[in-house]
Amino acid sequence: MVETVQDSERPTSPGGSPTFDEVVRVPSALGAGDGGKGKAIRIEDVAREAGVSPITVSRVLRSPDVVSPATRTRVLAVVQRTGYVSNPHASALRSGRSSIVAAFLSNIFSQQYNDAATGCAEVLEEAGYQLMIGQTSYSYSRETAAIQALRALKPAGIFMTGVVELESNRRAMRELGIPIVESWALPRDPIDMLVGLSNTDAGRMACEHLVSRGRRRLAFVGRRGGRGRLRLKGFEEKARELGVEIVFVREVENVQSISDGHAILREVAAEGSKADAVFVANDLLAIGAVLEARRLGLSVPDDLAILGIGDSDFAAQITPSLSVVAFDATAIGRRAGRLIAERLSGTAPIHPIEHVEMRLAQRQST
Amino acid sequence: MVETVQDSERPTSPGGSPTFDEVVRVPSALGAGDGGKGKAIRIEDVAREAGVSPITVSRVLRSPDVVSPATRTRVLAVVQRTGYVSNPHASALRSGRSSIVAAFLSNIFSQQYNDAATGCAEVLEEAGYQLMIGQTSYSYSRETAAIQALRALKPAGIFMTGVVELESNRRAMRELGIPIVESWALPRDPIDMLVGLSNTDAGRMACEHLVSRGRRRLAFVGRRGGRGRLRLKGFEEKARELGVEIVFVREVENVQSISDGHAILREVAAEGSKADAVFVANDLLAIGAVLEARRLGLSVPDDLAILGIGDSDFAAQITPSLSVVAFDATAIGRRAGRLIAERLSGTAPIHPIEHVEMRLAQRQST
DNA sequence: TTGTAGGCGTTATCAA
DNA sequence: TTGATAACGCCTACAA
Repeated sequence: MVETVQDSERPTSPGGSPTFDEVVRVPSALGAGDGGKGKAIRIEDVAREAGVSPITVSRVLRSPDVVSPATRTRVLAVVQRTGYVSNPHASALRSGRSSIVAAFLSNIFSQQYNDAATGCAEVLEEAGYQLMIGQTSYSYSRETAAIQALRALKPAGIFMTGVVELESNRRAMRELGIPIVESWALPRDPIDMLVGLSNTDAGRMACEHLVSRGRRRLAFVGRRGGRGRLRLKGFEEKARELGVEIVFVREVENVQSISDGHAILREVAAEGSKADAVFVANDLLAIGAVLEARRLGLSVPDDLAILGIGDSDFAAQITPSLSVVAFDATAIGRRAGRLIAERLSGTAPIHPIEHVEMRLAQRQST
Repeated sequence: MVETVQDSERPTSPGGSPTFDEVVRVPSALGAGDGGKGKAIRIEDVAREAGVSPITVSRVLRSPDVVSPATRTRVLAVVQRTGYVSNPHASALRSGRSSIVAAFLSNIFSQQYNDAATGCAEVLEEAGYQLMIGQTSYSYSRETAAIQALRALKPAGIFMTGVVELESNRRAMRELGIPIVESWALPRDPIDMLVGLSNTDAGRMACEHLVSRGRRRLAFVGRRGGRGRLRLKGFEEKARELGVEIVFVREVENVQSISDGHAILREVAAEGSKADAVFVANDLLAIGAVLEARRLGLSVPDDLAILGIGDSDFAAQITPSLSVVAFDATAIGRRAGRLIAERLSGTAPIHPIEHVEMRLAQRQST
């Protein structure tokens, strides 16, 4: 079944010039009236109004229990009324701690890392921290540069959608003395905390599943290096154990979109009617592969079984629906955020190494 | 055609305990050796080593042309060697400007706003700024609280995937005196800069397209208030102009996932064989609607034409592929980032109000 | 329980 | 072109 997509281009609006939106304008609410002040209120202003010293205001906000209830109430009232918010830069400069948590995404274009960042931001925001997004692009030099910047920024914590491989960077990060969560892999010796995923097991599960579905001539597609390499390793190990053959391996450099999966699938298909199943160890590529298979008129899973990894709404929704080694990316972010928040609030987490469960979600494609 | 999705649960690994990943450990590179220092280098250290005063180092980094070439070279060499990075907190405290750009997403769960944030981060990172993500949840109080925080944070700029409706917040933001980009709507009077999209026109285009496909009994589904309301307005206007009937309107509160579209489509379908076309003015809902239609055995577009908005890989890839009023979310973020960076670098943008083109991408669903 | 003194690291301002 | 001085707003350390 060949699917054609046709885009008809039409002008935005009849005359070519857009219609302005009549956006609703809501007049100021009663209490929000102080928005007009150009200058931010300082702790000193609050102190004066409350008839206490600045440090007392500071204490009311950081360690309320150390202040007498009467004073506290009075100060809080002024804080409320003026809408005072402490200057995070001054606070960070003096205390050496900021309320910013830095997140480093291996690939900022990937849906799953964005999901994880989203989950992390959500949890941290509740705890009064803000998430700042950076990108490492799977590159050592970028990573090193980022860590330089961190030394000065002194974030409250760090969340990485990956693990740090460069020893000097590991050491540098550890010496920041802040909570750090690595994720998406399961090393024995994380820098600090870990929300980990066994990529080796993911590969093993994938192989086991395909073999259990009666496949014997397997193919593998994944990213070169890092987690892709680990998934391949598990896949190969299991294949050896089970005595099945891996007839095709393709490692790719970079993946930006679903359509990158099209060419890859054609390679797998061209490499012969040799392979009867392929494990595509990347979420976007796998969906692209399924869609391309249909275009080529391949029957999935009869001609070729396709198994993906990660899980998205779409994997389950396309036709044929995609079987995956599934885990919940948003949950990884949330758990990381929770670990960081707990560590910062003094509640030392009991399990500094958390293990992310995977499951084999079998659908139509295998 | 009814599609069943079946998940088989399997243990992560044979013995229940996961296999640790043998993550590659890369020994420290030659030049990256300074990672070990626990304390960050200060500007004073660099100054001493270079035999100049701290302020000269500062100038070398902020306004190099004002320093003599000889001095500059000497200082830069020391900066390079020590890996000095200025302390952003101290810098922000003294100068009242930070290198952080704040992004406020209307809905942190939405793919398209994440895309926009991603595009914005990418551009800004090149210009030396970092993006910090916040969420306003379409809520006035959240928005007001966020703006309070901004007064103290003094970010370099602000990007919003939406427009601010509350007058007091508009005023407060304007008085921050920093570049602000609103987006996703096309008001006549943005706070500062705008990468705007005419939602009214989107509604008009949608209606026009459906009518041009021979439809006469239209339905509308969208978010209540804000942009949803504007899209409905355009849709209704055009329908009146063309003399076609809108037989069903459904405004929803919140959308978190594709599956929210399932129930909605059933409503539209139940509301009778009355509607022969529906404009679903939300990206996730529209995809959910198409998938659900297929499950219900509805023929799309014969029984019901479905038109969405926004554009994602998936809209084009599902079956039947989804026609949309299309625009590029990532590009909106990039353009916003560029505007902010230009304004900050003194290159005043020529067009402070940029208009985002939409086009009608006709595919199989209409 | 509250307050005083001083400095975090940088850059604006003014002077040379 | 370079430097001396002071201040950004807060919080640590110590004192009362």
